Amino acid sequence: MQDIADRLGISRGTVSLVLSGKAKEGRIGDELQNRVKELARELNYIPNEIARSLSTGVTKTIGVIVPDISNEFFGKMIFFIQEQAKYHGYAVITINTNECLKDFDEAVTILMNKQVDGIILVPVEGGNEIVKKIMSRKIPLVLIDRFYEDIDTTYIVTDNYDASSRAIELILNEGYKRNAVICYDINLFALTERKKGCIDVLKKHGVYDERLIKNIHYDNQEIEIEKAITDLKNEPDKVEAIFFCTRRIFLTGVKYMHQQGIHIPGDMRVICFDEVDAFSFANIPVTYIKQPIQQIGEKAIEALFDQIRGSDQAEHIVLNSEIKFSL
Amino acid sequence: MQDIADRLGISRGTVSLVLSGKAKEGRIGDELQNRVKELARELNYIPNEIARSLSTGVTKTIGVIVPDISNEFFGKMIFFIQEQAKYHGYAVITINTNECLKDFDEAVTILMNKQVDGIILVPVEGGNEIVKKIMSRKIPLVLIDRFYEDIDTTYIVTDNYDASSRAIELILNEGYKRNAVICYDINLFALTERKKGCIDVLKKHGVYDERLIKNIHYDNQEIEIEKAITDLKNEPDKVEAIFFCTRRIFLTGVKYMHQQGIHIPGDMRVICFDEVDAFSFANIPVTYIKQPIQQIGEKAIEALFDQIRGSDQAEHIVLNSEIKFSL
DNA sequence: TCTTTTCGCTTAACCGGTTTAGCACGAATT
DNA sequence: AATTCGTGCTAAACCGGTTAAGCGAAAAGA
Repeated sequence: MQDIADRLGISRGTVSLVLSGKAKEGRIGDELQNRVKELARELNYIPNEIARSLSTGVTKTIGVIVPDISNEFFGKMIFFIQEQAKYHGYAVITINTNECLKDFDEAVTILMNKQVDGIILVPVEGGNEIVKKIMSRKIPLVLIDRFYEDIDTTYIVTDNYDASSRAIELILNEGYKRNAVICYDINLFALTERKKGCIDVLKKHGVYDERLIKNIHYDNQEIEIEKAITDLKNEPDKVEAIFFCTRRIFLTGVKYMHQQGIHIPGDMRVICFDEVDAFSFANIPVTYIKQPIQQIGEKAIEALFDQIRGSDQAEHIVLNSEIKFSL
Repeated sequence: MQDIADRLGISRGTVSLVLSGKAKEGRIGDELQNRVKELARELNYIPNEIARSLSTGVTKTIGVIVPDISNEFFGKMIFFIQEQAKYHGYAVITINTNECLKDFDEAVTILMNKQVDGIILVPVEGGNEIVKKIMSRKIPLVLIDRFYEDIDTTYIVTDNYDASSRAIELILNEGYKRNAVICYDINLFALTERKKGCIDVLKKHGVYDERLIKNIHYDNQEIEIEKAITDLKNEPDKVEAIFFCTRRIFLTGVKYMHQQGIHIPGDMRVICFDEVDAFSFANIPVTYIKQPIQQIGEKAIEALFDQIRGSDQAEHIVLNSEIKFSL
């Protein structure tokens, strides 16, 4: 900018006004405007957004924190968030937490240091205080997929209880009575609701058996999922269906079932929370819950921009899922 | 910082020296250091990285440009890149191109505006000039997955020709003679190599039939893939196997084959370039090519940091893939 | 005792933009 | 002729850090 100003014998401020499209308000003559623009093009001038950000206090960047971007579910969600953000002229910094509190804390710190204009995040178990820290800084914030019951934030979630109970209900109606549930033992509303949705329906139908509810430690999941399945297989009173509370548990579980020669649906019926891209090419009958990923992403951006524009009331958006069948 | 300085009756520079860990070089007394640090903690001081970036010329941020982050392959790649970047104290901005040149150009512009310290990108067809633009700015750059033959950049790729020819060779040895290939008509080295690898082997074995090579327009892929499969199904001389050049073509294709009642492997054997997470739960026999995604990501970061540290020689890294079978 | 070092901290320029107040000058108004 | 107004541009402060040069006082050396 200084270079352009010098060459044209004008001031830096004038160049700035022209190049930032404020020539009208700055009352810069048309002829000079053209000369500035042309020279900028000739010199391949690239504006320094860092300087602009420092000056304006706006970075045109939002941060997104997810457990695992390589997970299809979050990958898709981020895709939609990015597309929307791009449309609004915002860039996106994504960070993975691996469901780990320490990583979550670091991620938030990084984003605050980078002065992002807003944060969309999937909260991690026990991250309540960290989320409060963000709020105390008045940084626009939207939680997605999950939320903390004790903090009044804006969130976009799906009704996990409703989806799970409808799915189990469907399975019961198909005649499968002894149904198991495999879930992480993470104390997050979204997950506990999935479990609760199943359990309540099973109880209602009088077919609930506590022993068929398996809780998995996230950090040792592969082994524990396999053990859970072995246990279920060896149940004296035959288990007829398994409800997998997440996509990842499902994939690990079904892979193991194949290895063990457990036939689907002959030996066991399966239900998966979340859709897997590849359902379409597998010829396994899976009842699954399809969350409206695109909608979640778009609503999240919408709610975030509401806040960036100044709104300060928390929005609570609960979306519904579809129960689908893979074949 | 000014606030801390005022409260302690010292200068801003001193606070900066302490908080940026340069107290030793700045010869700041131990006692004062402690007071500064403590007050910073008390006040919940958060450093403004934007200001630091402007001052130092380093943003501790890298940009990553991929065709589609929701694609499992790129999703995983980005995951590994992010983990490595995080380890080195760098944040990552990702942008999708959707294989579109305009989006690619915009993505590069955004990243340059944001003054990223380096860029890792999956090039898009025809983006040669855009890549040259980056190089002319001396911004550290690594291409992954693909590269332009006419530009001497650092790149990390796998040997697509080798992988494809080995996979086809395997299929031929299993006795499948009339083999088709479905690929995008995109003129990118990585893709043309895959096609070439197949064709050369088929020719070598004297079973090449030009009509079995199907080229798909990216923008209209679903319909064209379905048409290609219908054509192959109606071939008078029965087609025995299909080589799908990308994961996405594979998923679309196999889904359609199911709909059409084409049985795998009874009616048709399938080969997929790239692994799909869900192979493990599908009981379809798929011969597939597994690229070393983690290695690509890690090598990319490594090569990028070599450049950030000052190296200016282009590294060309070609990795090998595994041929695997899903069952 | 006088000079040289070392120590502890400050001063102020700088990074590259944005933005407000204001100056100079000609045209319009009174 | 004096005043007001509009136009076109500049000057300079500001955003929040970093950092080289420098300064006074105390310690070490001659």
